[in-house]
Amino acid sequence: MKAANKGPRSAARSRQTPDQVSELTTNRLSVYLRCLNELEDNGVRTISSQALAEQFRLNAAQIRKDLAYFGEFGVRGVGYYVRNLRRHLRQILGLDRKLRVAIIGAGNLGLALADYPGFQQEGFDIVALFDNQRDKIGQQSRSGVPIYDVADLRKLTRREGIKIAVLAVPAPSSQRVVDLVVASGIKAVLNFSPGALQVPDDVKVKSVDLTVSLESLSFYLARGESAET
Amino acid sequence: MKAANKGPRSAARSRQTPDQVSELTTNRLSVYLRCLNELEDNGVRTISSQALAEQFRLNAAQIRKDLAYFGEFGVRGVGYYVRNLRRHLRQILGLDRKLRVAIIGAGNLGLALADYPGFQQEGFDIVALFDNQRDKIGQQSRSGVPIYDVADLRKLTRREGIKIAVLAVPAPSSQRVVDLVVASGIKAVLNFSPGALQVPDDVKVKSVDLTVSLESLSFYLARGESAET
DNA sequence: TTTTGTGAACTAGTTCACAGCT
DNA sequence: AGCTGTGAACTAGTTCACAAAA
Repeated sequence: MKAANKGPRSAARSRQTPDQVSELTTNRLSVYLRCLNELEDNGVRTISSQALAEQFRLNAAQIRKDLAYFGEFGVRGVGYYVRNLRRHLRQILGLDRKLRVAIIGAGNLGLALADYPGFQQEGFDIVALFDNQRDKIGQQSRSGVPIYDVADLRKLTRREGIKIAVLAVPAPSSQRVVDLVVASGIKAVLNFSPGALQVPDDVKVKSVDLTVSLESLSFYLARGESAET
Repeated sequence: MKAANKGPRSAARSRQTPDQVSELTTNRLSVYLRCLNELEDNGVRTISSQALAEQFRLNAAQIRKDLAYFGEFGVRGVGYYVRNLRRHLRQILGLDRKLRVAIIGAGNLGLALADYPGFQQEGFDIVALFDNQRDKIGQQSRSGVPIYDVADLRKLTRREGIKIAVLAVPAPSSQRVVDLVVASGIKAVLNFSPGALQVPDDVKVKSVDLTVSLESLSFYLARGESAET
């Protein structure tokens, strides 16, 4: 490590992490972790940024730069030790503990997400669904996630230690519901409702806007047609 | 329009569109369209970029620049005519016709997406689900989208005029399935499976990676904890 | 006057290329 | 030799600020 680290908590292994990490970077860290999981499953012990880039169609310099942001994990002349780097990435991404997740909205989408196997995989625990429809409350998803009254969101957030909320509610209620989520003390929201949500600065929202995605594809198709001869 | 337009198809109203439009721009066009829909529903006839930006928390200069890419839709001293701009955006995004969509994978997620009301809204028609499980084929989703054998994908793509495929299949089969989709002549794919897909240059893939989204939120939570005192 | 459309300035993000470590 | 970590160069994206139009 070069002498660029004047932070109060510098250490031999992991430098002071920078104040602002771009979301593009964190997204890539998650991708790198997935690649390393696959490599470790295949018994690969060590990998260079070059090899990683080629195998997964990434950019070697970018991999190095992203990783170097958080510490010196590589060994010159060798590359990265897969198991070691994987462990570091899991720690950086906060995956070295179970994170409890609630899904708000027990409609088609909410129920599907509750049973989505990809969610359970990397340390996320879906512990509750919430809805406001009487007939749904008390039921459970196919895989057994219980459906609670959204009026009990705050209480259950505390009791269950819920840290992330996934919003799968109809567009008109989304702002009202996210206000409830914020009031419950949840600081991270994955939003599937269309449109922007207003939240305080210390709450992070990631939105998956299916309409925007589809319309963007439509644009591409429309362009293609007029561009081709 | 200033004399910057040497394209073969220039016209008074819509300039030659640029060769490469950033995906960030097309995503914003879709957002603008949604805002305009809301304004028109509320009976607003005309709006300035300034007012649009304030109302929907956007940037006025960016709105103007994004729109000016495609033509001169505004009137100086006035702003934009809501109905007119909406019409233009719909045309630019290729929404001035119905687009037929197939969903591949009739699992929880695929079935939920097939019945998702947001999809039907802006001119998208979900006409088919595909799966390879015998017991699912011949059934239909709650809202009546029929489930076909994925072996018939090519045939039905032609017969039904399917232009967009939504991939909701398990990760291990995603590359195999997208190969089928490409072979059927589909040029636009919305992918919900984790991991990158390889497709020819003339096929557009948009991916929604739920694991990456959640892990990125986890990173934010982990940072917050260590940053706070 | 108001507001667009747009060069210019600025900011963010990516890739290059190489010194320096193993 | 091989490969990382990183300044420097480059590219993309955003915001400013103002001339020109209505």
